[in-house]
Parts: sequence; C-alpha cells; structure tokens
Amino acid sequence: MFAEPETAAPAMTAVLTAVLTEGPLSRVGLARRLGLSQAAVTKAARPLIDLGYLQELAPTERTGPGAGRPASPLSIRADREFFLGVKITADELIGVVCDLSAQVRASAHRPLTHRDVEHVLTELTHLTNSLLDEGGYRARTRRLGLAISGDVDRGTGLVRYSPFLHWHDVALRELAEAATGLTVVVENDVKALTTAEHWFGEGVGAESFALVTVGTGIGCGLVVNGRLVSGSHGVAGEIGHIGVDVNGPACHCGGRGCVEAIAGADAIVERARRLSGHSELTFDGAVALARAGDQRVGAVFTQAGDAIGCAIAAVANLVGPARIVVSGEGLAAYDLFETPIRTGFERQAFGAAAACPLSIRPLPFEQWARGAATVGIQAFVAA
Amino acid sequence: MFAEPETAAPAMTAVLTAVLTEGPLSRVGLARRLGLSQAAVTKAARPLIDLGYLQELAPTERTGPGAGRPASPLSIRADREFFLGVKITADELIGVVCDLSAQVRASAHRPLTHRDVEHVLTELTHLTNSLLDEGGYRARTRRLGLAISGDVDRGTGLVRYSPFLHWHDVALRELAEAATGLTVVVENDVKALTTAEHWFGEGVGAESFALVTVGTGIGCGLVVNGRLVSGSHGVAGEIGHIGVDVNGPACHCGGRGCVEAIAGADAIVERARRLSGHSELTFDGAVALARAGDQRVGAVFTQAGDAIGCAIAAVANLVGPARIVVSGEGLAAYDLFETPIRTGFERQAFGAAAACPLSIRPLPFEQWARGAATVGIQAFVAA
DNA sequence: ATCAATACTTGACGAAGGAAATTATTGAGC
DNA sequence: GCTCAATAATTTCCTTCGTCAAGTATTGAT
Repeated sequence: MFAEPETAAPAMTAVLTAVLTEGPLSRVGLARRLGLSQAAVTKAARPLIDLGYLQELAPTERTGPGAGRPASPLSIRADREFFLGVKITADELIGVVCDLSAQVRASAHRPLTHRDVEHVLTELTHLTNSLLDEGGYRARTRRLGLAISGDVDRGTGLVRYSPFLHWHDVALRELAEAATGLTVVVENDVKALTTAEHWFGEGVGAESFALVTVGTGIGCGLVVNGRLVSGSHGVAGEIGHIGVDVNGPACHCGGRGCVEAIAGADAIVERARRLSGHSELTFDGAVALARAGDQRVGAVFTQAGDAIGCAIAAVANLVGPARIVVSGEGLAAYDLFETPIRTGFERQAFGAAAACPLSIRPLPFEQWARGAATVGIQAFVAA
Repeated sequence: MFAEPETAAPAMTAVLTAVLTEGPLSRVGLARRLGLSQAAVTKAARPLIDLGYLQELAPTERTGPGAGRPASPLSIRADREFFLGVKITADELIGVVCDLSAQVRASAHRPLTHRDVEHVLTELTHLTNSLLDEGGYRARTRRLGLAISGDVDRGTGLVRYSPFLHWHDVALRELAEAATGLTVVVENDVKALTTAEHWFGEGVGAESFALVTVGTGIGCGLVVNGRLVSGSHGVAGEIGHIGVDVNGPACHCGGRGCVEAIAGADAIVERARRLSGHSELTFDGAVALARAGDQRVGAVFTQAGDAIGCAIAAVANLVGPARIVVSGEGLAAYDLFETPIRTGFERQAFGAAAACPLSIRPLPFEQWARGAATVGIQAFVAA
C-alpha cells in the first residue's frame, strides 16, 4: 500500500478503507464497525497518520448525560496521492485525475482515429502526460486505471477480447506501463463503474449491490457478499442477453427476446424507423419524436424500458442486492425510460425484492473514467 | 468445533474442511491448496488426528526421477461424529442420519396430519428419537439440521414465513432444541440442498455454483465467490419469478410470464387440462399423456422446459457459475424436461456462459434431508 | 553407500490483535 | 473550583497463529 515496500497489516488496510469509503470516523467507531479492539485501531491508525494518509479532525461535541471525552474523527487526506483513470471507447479516450477519495481534480479527452493498439497507446501517453503535467500531479500519482469494455482479466491486465476495438489478447497492462511509465491496472468498464459506486457512490456500505448500464449494449456489475462478481468463465453481468420474451425478436447473439434485442440502442432505432416510416431516423431523432408525443415511437421506448425493468427484477430476485443503480449513456433519454423501467421492475420483482431501491439517473461520461481511477485506488490501498 | 468448548485455530478449520470436501490429501497438498506453510498444516493436523477426526492413510507410491518420501494422505474419519437432518414438508417429515462425510447411514419418515407447530415438534421428536436410538447414534450426534421452505434466518433459527406450513415468525431453533435436546440449525431447504452439493456433490471445489430445483415451485440456490448468497432483503434465488415472456400468463405473484406460471406443477396441470380436454387430469396423468405421444400435452412440457432453461441461462449470464445442477421432485418427469431445458439454456446463454456444464438429474427426496444434515456439519466444523 | 528428491517435523521468532488498566477530556452536580 | 460519571484514546502485557529455516524421514537411481 505504502511508499515503503512493506506488507501492510490487515488492520491498516481495513481502517484506511473504512475511512475512505465511509467518511470520518472515530477510532471507537472504527473498532465497532470493523469488529476490532480499540487498541488495534489505535495501533493501525498511527502509522497511517504518520504517513500522511489520515488526519485527525477537531474533536466533536458531545451531548447527553455524563458527556465524556469527545471523539477525534479520523479523516482521509485526499491529496496524499493521485490516481489517473482513463476510459477507452471506440472513438475517444476520456481521462481524469482523482484524489484518494475519488474526487475528480482534472479531466481531458482525446479522439481516436484508429483502433489499433499502437495508436491507442500513443494517444494514451499524450493524454496522461498532459493530465499529469498540467496540474503538477506527476510526482504523487500512484496508479493508472484503464477501463475498457469486453473480456478483461484484471489480475494479469490482459484484454482477452474487446468487441468495439476488435482487440484479441492484448497485454494492455504491460504495454501501457511501458508507454506511460505508470503502474497500470486494467478492468472491464462496467466493473470499474460498479466498483466506483460501491466504494464512493450509492453502494457504500452495501453488502450486495448492482449497477445496470443502459446504452448501446446493456450491462450489469454485481457486488455480492462485499465482493465483485467475476464469473467462472469470464462471463458475469450479461444482463443484456437475459431473455424476457420467448416470442420476441431474434438477437445477434442467437437468443430470442434478449433485453438488448428490445432495448439496445440499435434495436430501438430500427423499430422506431419501421413504425414511424422515417427510414433515416437516428436514436436522437427517435427520442425527439417520442418526446413530441409520437405514440408509436413512444411505445418503443416504453417496451424497451419495461424489458430493462424486467431484467433488473431478475437480478433482484436472484441475488437480492441492497440497492440497484441504473445508469449509462442511453439514459440521456431517461425521462422516457424511467417510468417503464420501474413498471417492469415492480411487476416482476418478487416479494421483498420489490422493496429494493432503484436509483435511475444518467452518469456523466467522465464517471466511467473515474471508475477506472477507483480501480487504481483499490489496487493501491489493498496492495 | 470440538468436544472441548475451545475456539479452533483457523488453520484447523481450513484443514478439516479441505479434507472433508476434497477427499484424502497429503499435508504438502493441503499446504499448497490452502496457501499455508507445510509447518502450519502439520501443526493443525496433529490435534485433528489426536481427536479422531483425521487419520493417516498408507503412504502412496511415488514415481519419477529421484522419487522422494511418499506422502501420507490425511483422510476423514467419517464415523467420528453423526448428524441428523430433517426436511419438513407440508405433509411429511423426512429424516436421515449422516456421518461426517455426509454419507447417509439411516433414514426414516413420518407423515404429518396437521401443520401446527406443536404437532410438527411432536412428530419431529419421535422421528429423531427413533433415528438416534435404532442405530445407537445418540451419543455421537452433534447437530440436528432442519430444512424448510420459505424465509428462514439461519443465524437466529427463526422461520419468518413458510408458505406451505402457514407459519409466521416461529422460533424453530429454540423450540426444536427444547423438544429434542439436540443442538439445532435451521436453513431454507433449497439453500441446504445447495450447501450439500457445494460441499459433497458436484459443486465441490467450485468458486461459484448454482442449484436449480424444479417442482411445485422453482427455486435456486447460489454460491458466489465460495459463499452462499442470502440476499439483502431475505430474498435470493427466486428464479421462479423471473419473467421470460412479457405476453405470458399472469402469475399469482402479480408478474407476467414468470417461469413458475409456465413451468410450475400447477401451471402445467392446468394447461394440460385445458389443451387435452381432460378436466380431471393430474400431473402424473399429464406426464403419462405426454409420454404416450400426446402432441399438445407434450408441447406444454416442452414450453415449460424451455422457460426453465431460459431462466437458468439468466443465472449463467449474470453470475457465471462454474457449473449448474438442475434437480427437484418435478424432475421425476425429467425425460420430458431435459431436452427443452438444454435447448432454452443454450439459446439464451451468452458467449462463454453457454459452456457452463448443466447436470440435469432427479435427486431422491432423501437428499433434501441430507442437505439439512450438511448444514449441521458446516455449523459444527466452523464452530 | 551415496545422492537427489520429496514429505514431514521441530523450534525459534515475529506479526497481529486482544484484555485490562491507564490516561485524557468532557458536562453535570455540588 | 472540585468531584464524579461517561466516553475516547492509549499503553502494557500477553496469547495466538503462522512463517522461516533447519533438520529428520523415506524413497529410487546410480
């Protein structure tokens, strides 16, 4: 975790993680939360303070009978280290600088003209250099997190397959480390975003948590028993190919009535074109028509939202997450989606699962890059 | 864990669990598998041998260049302790005696004439007494596991709600301990069966694993990252209410096209009656008709199996288990189900998830009781 | 017999965290 | 201001647990 190449005591990692994700906490509060003795927390906290990761806040005021010594909450020193996060899409790199508490300090992006690995690495290096130099972050930057869609092995930093970039078995971590000189972590983009929400967003404190992204495709990240779900065959969170209509349209995956074949951006555009008669219609055009009150195109969005809600209910029924966040670039039109998503969810969520809170909100694209940085923070803290 | 009320060293639990579930292993093999030093295994194994839980097998023969000292594999002494397991259904108690390695040593059952708690406890006491006394197991029996369908809090032994028995908030553990004099563990029946398959069946060694039961209802137990999934709201594994057909039949849960509304025993009987014209048809009668070649009734089973396969694919897509076992009393007719389940699964399983091995086989009813005993074994070993 | 290879054991050591006493700091009551 | 109860943080001592490194055990090959 720390400057010196020592192994951090488990309690130190636990204390740092708890303060990082759950905000300022007194030593006694930490002890309760972590199931440790007060002594253990005191011992773990001192080196963290000495190293500049934690600081003591002003003692809190107490009330009640007898009062007692006020607590000195420990809080993170967010500017102790910085982390870069870059989301790699098919046509753009989006990069951010985050502090230890995952606050975005700077951001930038660069268009991609090709999809070959060399070009991406060149642009990546330009992006990271400009981010590091402009804010003077270079000396205190500890990790570069890369988020990319597709099948990624976080442990080895290997991109097994990335459909949008047409990459197969690219050793992205090694290549990016050589190109940028930074220590790199690579993760699937949805998992990275899920991690960010779990540590710093709405999933904080939840033992289990799900994030659903709606966009070109439909994805899902899962945290169960406090741990990210990865899947034995490298497959997990493929909510987009859950079948919600046995008589529905065929999907490119070979399935029938997949959520993505009903609610994916391409599927929506195609159906909107067919129903409206505008053969040139774009996604945004379909949104505009629906907002303008076009019944047939509106129904396309309603059905799409319902299908998504159904699939989210399947997640809730199966793993029972404490809460679910629905987001993604597709939610730019979330005014059209929100109600049908909730309708579909509430219809298919069984029993207590229907009580699972659903947050439906678009996340700015920058958040994906922040997710990448968060993976770097995790890797650093857990190291 | 052991006779004396001491806390067992973590390594002792790990070693005992590994030998229990993965069969005879040498100390060196255990050290590799558990990530411990050889010394730690030696130290953990000795008291386990002294206490009679483990025994050394005859040294294995070695081959290859240089040979070396032969390993002395450690194996479980299965008859060191015994465990009772009882599955509680609406009209019957099924009980078994298992040894430490979950082999069934004896079994018995008793019909239930009422569903009230007192009657069940009386019959349970008779059942456990006869099982314990007939085989002379009483002195060496450590736990009684109870498996019951519905919402159960394993930690407190509270049955929050059991639909078949119409129980609400029954403190079953306390009551059963008072009635039988045994230490009791209570678990949901599907979770108990899942646990049994995870420790002693096809799920051994799998980091993630799913079990699907087909019967009156359709249930699912999940193991992810080596741990049973419980769900934040007490809901998990409710595969039966995943919607696979937005235009399908209404389900009693309020959903539409739920798996259970298509493939539950009641739904199948009802549709078979309607399509065949036999208004008195039973489930077994429908099976007979389908086997005899009745196209319409056969189609009911085909559609039911397809829906189940679809839902299983949803599980595979979402959590990516290493393998899936499909079982349950409904699979008495598994010759009618197997092919459509596989068809539905293969169509909707995405990418590598389609490679997830599916074991479709009926499990004898006794296995549910064995599952209950397995929960007792786990509780004992982990204590 | 000697050697390399592998399995297992032993004893010294150190890391990590707990228990309980101690110190620190507050408000309330006098 | 002083004392007391209450709560927070620290300190000291101790136990537990597992590693390290060295040594013992047992085999086949030469």
